[in-house]
Amino acid sequence: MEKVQWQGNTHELRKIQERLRGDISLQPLTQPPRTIGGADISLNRGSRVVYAGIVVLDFETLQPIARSGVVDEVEVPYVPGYLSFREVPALYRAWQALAIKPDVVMLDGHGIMHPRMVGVATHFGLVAEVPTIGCAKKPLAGEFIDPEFVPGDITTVEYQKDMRGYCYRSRKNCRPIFISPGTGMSCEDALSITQKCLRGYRLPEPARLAHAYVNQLRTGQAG
DNA sequence: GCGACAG
DNA sequence: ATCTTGTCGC
Repeated sequence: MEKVQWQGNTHELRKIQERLRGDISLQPLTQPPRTIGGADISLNRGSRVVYAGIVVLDFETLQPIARSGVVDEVEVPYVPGYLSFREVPALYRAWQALAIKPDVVMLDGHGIMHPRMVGVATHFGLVAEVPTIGCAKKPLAGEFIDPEFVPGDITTVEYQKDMRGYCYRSRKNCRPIFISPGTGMSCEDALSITQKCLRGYRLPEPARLAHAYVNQLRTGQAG
């Protein structure tokens, strides 16, 4: 981690992304996951203090079995397309503090559904060496047709004729979510795993619980 | 040149 | 991301 570069102008960071792109694997998962982690961060507006956390759930019951959170400081501002350089450092520290490493991790943001295929889920997966899924609430790159307003309807997202993931109507009367693999699995894996993690909310449980956890860390509420 | 643009 | 009440739809 100490040897990894996180700061620089977008030209330098783009070079890093182009190099990381070569390390991505989209080979199907060989074993179904037994545990899945949800990772997210939370910040107070205008502050550089970041609360990063990872919640590990049993994939079968979707009940949390472990979690870790850290307080860190972001070094770079948010720039569309370079989100990982801002979030992964803190997330990786939370990963190191985790007693139980999950088989796969779901992150709030994109995986390969990114101009250079290196969204936050991809970057984290390559650094932590764990298969990841990118679950974003808004599109960043790629072309797609909006899915019908029917729960479960889905369309594919492609970037320059390249399949990068899906636009999925996870719940009725809700905007769709964008699913793509980060690394270590196929698009189909990312989709099926995400579908199994839905429990009546727009966001799948790993992402939902991770968001609640880091938000609780930030506001210091009980729970 | 113009618009778009994860968290 | 975060700041925020009521309100519309199922």
